[in-house]
This record gives sequence, structure tokens and C-alpha cells, in this order.
Amino acid sequence: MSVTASPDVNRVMCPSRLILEHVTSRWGVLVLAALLERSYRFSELRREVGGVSEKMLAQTLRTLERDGFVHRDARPVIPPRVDYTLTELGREAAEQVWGLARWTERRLDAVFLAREEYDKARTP
Amino acid sequence: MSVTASPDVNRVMCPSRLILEHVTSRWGVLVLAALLERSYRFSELRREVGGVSEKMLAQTLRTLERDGFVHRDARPVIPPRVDYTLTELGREAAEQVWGLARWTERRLDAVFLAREEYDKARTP
DNA sequence: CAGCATCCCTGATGATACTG
DNA sequence: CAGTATCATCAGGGATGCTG
Repeated sequence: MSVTASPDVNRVMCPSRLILEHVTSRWGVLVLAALLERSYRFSELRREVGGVSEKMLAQTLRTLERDGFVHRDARPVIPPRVDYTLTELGREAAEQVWGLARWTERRLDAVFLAREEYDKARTP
Repeated sequence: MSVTASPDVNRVMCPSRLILEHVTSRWGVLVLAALLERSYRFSELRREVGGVSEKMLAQTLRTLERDGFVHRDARPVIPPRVDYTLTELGREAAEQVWGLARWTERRLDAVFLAREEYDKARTP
């Protein structure tokens, strides 16, 4: 951060906290990551993400769509076909969280090591 | 999933998901952001973050300490004095989430605009 | 197929009181 | 000061059933 003045953490975070929670939510992260690769239909995405209920996937997609991250393309055919795609804004968001995810992945070992030491230190 | 070729989202995300949730949690983000600037004592940090209960701050700090992000320096004095500082690993984590937070902040307008349109479109 | 509505339950969070 | 312990609350998330 700008190490200089007092960035008043809360002032910066409060307005964007809800959005942050949307993109970093359990399913939000996975949906954005999946869509970063390509567009998906609803059921396809559900299989791709794995473990998500219909309700949560629908809710997540609605939230992301409302925030302008995801474009919903519903075609008037029988049976219904709905494709979900990242918008440009969504692609930026997805790249950010994907970056964070990859950093976490890279440093996994360090975290596990730290945990081991932490636990060992207080279980004599 | 894993049916697909490329970035197998779940394989990458699953192990690190818990860590991701720690650093992107409501208070985790704010604590990391605050500590990015300088070290803090417990009560200081509580005031700086604002709105966090003692319980949640303690819990958040313990989690971050266990993951190796935060160093806890408890001095044996009366009254007690405990300083919290980012480790190198923690600084990396903090910079990642702070980057994400700033991106969110930068694109706030775009998100609000998208929401307005979304809401307007279905409240005729 | 792509959802929405409903019920239900657990775990996360907050308020309060107490301790070393 | 720096927490821990306890209790109450409440929203997130899953399971199920129904519709266009």
C-alpha cells in the first residue's frame, strides 16, 4: 500500500467490501476462475465447479451478473439454453482473484510449515 | 470435475481455499491491510480496524499467526503489551489482498453503474 | 434445461462478563 | 492491557419439490 500517510483502512475498504466479498466468496472465486477459461452453460458450470448446489450457483451468478462481472445470455429455445460469459470488468476481477489464488497455491508449503510449527509449539 | 484439460479450477483451489478464506475474510483483509502500514498493539489494532469485536480480532489474529502471516510479540510486562507484525509471508499476502482491494476500489463506479442498469432493467 | 420457492440447520459473528 | 468464556443471534448454505 502507499506506505505514506494513514490510508485509513476502513475508508478504503468499506465501500468495496461487499464487492470484495462477492468475488472472493466460496463459489464466486470458483465461478470466476472457471469462466476465465471459457463460457459455460449453467449445468456445465455446475459440473465444472463441482460441489455447488443449484441454488448457490444461481445466486452466485445473479450476484456476479448484477455487479457487472458476468454476462448472461439466455436463448429463447426449447430446451432453454443460457450461456454465462465474463464481461471485461469480470475478466479483470477474475484475473485479480486468480492471481491471489495462485499466490496462495505457490506459498502453500510455507503456510503448512508455519502451521506445523505453531501447533507443535503449543502441544507439548 | 477434472474432466477438462486446462487449469482444473478445483484442483488448484481446493487445497488453498481455506487459506484464501483466511486472508479474504471480513476481518482478515482489514487486519492485513492495517499491518501493512506498521505494527500494532492489540487495542490499537482494534481501534484502527474499527467495528471488530475483541473476540473476532483475537480469532482473526490467531488464525493469521498460525498460517505464518502474522508475528505475535508478547512482552512479559505489566500491563501486558503484545505487538503484532507481518511476517515476510504475511507481507506478500497483504500486498496481494491489498492489490485486489485497490482494484475493487478503482472499479467501484463501474460496478455501481452495472447494478443500476441491472436493477432498472427488472423494475419497470 | 434452467432455474425459483421453501424449509431447515449449522457455523460464523456479536454482546457481555470475567481473568491473568 | 490483552485476552478467554459464555450465551444469543442470524445469515449462509444444503436438500427438496415445483415450473416455464
